[in-house]
Amino acid sequence: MTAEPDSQPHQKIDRFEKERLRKVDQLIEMGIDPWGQRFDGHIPISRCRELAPAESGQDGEQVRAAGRIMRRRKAGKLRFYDIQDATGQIQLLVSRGDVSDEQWALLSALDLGDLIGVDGPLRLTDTGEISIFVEKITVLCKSLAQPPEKFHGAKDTEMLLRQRYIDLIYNPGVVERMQKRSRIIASVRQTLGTRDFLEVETPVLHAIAGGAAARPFITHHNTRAMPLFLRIALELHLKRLMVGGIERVFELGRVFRNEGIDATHNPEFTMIEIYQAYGDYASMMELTEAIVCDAVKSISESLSLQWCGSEIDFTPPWPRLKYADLLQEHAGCQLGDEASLTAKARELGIPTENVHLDVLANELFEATVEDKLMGPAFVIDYPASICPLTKRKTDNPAIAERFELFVQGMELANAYTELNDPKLQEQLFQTQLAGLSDEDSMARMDHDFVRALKVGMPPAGGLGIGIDRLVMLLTDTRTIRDVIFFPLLRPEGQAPATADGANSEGKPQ
RNA sequence: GAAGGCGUAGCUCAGUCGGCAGAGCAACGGACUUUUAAUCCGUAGGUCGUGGGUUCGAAUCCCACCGCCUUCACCA
Repeated sequence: MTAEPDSQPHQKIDRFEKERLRKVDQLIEMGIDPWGQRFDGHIPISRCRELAPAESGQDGEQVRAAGRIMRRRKAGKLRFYDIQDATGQIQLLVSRGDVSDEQWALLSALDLGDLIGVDGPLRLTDTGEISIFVEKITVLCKSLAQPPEKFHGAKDTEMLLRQRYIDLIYNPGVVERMQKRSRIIASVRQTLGTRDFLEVETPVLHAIAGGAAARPFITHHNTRAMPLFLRIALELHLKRLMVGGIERVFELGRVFRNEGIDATHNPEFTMIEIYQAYGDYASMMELTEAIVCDAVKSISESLSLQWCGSEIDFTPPWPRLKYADLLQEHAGCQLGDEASLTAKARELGIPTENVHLDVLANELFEATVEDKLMGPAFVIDYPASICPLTKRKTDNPAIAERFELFVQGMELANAYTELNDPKLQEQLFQTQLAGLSDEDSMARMDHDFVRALKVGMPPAGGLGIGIDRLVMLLTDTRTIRDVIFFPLLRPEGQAPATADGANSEGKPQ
């Protein structure tokens, strides 16, 4: 092969990184560690602001703070820096007269994005800005990356998702949203804790991916030479624990569904499932109201919240709307009435050949009703045939004691009076409804689960809540990827991933 | 999986009919002791997502591919 001088893709030289590396060397020459060391005794910037004096001219407390340089301004032998930590921002004022020659020289090696620590008294500037009048600067970490534009910030969606740390640093509200997520989850745990529910952890790797209708991710255990599935639900293990005498139990964890990605779906998401022995779906409605209202109160004064321009009033009790009534109202069909169901389905272009009437009804329900449920509202009493894990109504075996909670057209929770009849469960696992593929069906035979039911599971209510969606609704967030730090993205760049998972992404050798 | 939109300097964005690649911020050099999107003078910075094609000439037109977004399908 002829060697062509330009055939090698030459490494792109980032002139900003080059410049900053020059400053790293400059710091090393000054005897300063560019990457910093333990830094004790600093206080949060929000606290600094509280400690500031009321008027300019007054001397405030001597403080030590640490943060990232967000902006800077020069005015001759005065330098202003705005630094940011997890609690806020504060201005630094460095005056040539207040610092040593070495410290003044150090300023020339500082850049936007660097992490520094400072010591000095709190004072107000002439314009009244709370400032730390710096006496000493400690370099805590040099940044080699050029930050986004100081006024417009970072806006490119792809960059914000791939480099969420940029989003976190430079876009106000991102950290706050995730802090609310944390408070919401803590609130859910507390609501359940005060009601004596036991939090447990069950396997993520399942031999049978049951408990919901979804395509699973498939993986493989090498030494056991067995296929495994990532869990699509928490249900069947938690019910086994109820058989074992744990009467109030819940698990909050990640589940995985190999489906499409959009504003309300990410392949891995966080779900909570809760089971209460000797309850039913009605008791789960009350529990749902308590969990959600407590969560709202954990982040808001009011039970009424704004969401994407709409107002959601969470004040309980929420309406209980019957599935059949809603279908009648919005689709003009009656459950089990072939004529009206197929007529409406044809009108909407939904295939009717070889489809169980209840499956058809449910497709009509999803097409005509769900978007209109602004809620919060419980849809109750589903057709039993599409609920293979649910107890039937005593007076009407065609109806299952199931509810789904809808808010803003989004399904937020799903709950049953749990089926505990092992023979009926076994039978339902074997029944595939016409029009549903194996993948689409919740009915997936799990002999071990049936064996557990034979030991005796108490009558119970069970409830599942989509945590990410709950956080979306409570934080005025339109897409699920903004309540998840690192949503799934395709790999970056042209180089395809190799079999051992290595890629061209400048990994350390 | 389908359709539509987007991809230009580190960032935010212009770029007209196909005719020399632009601005602001950031960077670099300089002035300035109360600034806060500081100001002023100067300098440098580009694989126009990638690869083809049409053309005398392509950021611009055509084709394919990659990535992100939106809507739809699947799903919670």
